[in-house]
Amino acid sequence: MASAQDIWCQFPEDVKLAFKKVHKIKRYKRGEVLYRAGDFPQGAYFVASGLAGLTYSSNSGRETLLRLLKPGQFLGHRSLFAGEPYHGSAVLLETSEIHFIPKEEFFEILDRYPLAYRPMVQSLACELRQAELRIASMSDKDVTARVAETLIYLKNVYPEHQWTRREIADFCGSTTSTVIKVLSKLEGLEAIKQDGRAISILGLDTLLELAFQ
Amino acid sequence: MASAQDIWCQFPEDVKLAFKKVHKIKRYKRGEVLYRAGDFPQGAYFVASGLAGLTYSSNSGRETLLRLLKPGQFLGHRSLFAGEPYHGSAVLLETSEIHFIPKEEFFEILDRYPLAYRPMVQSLACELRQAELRIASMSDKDVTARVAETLIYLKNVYPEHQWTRREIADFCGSTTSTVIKVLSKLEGLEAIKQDGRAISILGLDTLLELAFQ
DNA sequence: CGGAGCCTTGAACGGTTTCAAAAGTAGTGG
DNA sequence: CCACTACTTTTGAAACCGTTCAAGGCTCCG
Repeated sequence: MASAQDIWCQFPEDVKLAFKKVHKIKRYKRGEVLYRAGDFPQGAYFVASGLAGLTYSSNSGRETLLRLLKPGQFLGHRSLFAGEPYHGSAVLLETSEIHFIPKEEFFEILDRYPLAYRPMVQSLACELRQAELRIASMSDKDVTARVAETLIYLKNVYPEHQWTRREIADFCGSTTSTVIKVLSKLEGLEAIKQDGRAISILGLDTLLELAFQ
Repeated sequence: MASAQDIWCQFPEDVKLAFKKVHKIKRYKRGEVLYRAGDFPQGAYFVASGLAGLTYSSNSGRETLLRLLKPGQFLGHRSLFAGEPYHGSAVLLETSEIHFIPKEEFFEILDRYPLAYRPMVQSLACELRQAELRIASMSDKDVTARVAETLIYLKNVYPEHQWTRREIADFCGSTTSTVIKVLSKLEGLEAIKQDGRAISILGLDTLLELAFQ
């Protein structure tokens, strides 16, 4: 799983300027919601700081963490491009600064600066690879491998975040209970160390071994 | 799961013409391979007729059907846009006519006709939704629901194709044996009818009920 | 200091896979 | 047209892995 792109720093200066002219800046706290599955997109969101997550909650009530958005990434652009309602809800996982670009201005900027397409499309393409490889992981790997893989990924995306057992479970398609059991097994293997709620990686090599067999 | 877009028919005439000028046409039979995971993309493929599949085979040997490409869809464009090697292999599931567009010409056309971006990006965006919702399905639904969902989807994508139990299993993250057992259960519920290898849907409502609970 | 949300544990349960072996079917080429 | 080969379908029993459930303790934040 390669880390996602920082789109912003790939934009030419004039594109950055154009976005800066039209975006609305707002701060959110953990747990707040940007939009909900089923809503029709009114614009695109850009994570300036903090951490956001795209989640899907099924009929049976199970939550799945579909995607993580760190600073420099867009959110809600998929629905805009597809011309569809949101398929998941956007939730803040950390205190964050979010920029909102109304959809008219969003497309207007893309039309005016076709160069702006590239980083946007590139990130969509990366996200598609990540999603498809996760499908393969889910049908192929046992929980231990999935938790190991997830730990590596999550720590890489946002090392400062205190990842909860629930978030890990929601990301790798398991349950809080099971993740807790796997974590203590990983601690036994000296691959990680748990300090209260904090999890630190001791043996990346061991984790990689477990994750990718 | 909405059906994917036919990109071709969304292109303006001049774009179609530009593609026609540079593509190389070739016919393939079932089982032949367009490219393999890890290869670096040399261009984009376009399915003119037939059916292709993007597959991933894990270290343990399990195959996963990541994506299905029917006439009117591009293939290999994701890697081009992302600037990455292929994450899966492209295999023909039916006798097919495939057009190949070398990457230089591909990007040159996009630069010349920025309008050509839209359908391309739209399809990427749809594929991302489909992939992410499959992640949620896999962690949430039991095999019966996944097989039901898969039957509906596959029959919708390419009704003429004789979907094998293995293809169904590879798509929904299960095994041939299990799919066979589920299919006979579905036949008992009069949701489908099996005639040798052929599978026909009798009760779409029953299937939908099972798939989406 | 109260309360919501997070962490933890063990035992029992249950859904899928695994395995192996046999029969069926499509496609190939002599 | 037949024989051969490779692939697909089918079945049941046993094993296994992960979830479920419930109850209790913890911790962070307002």
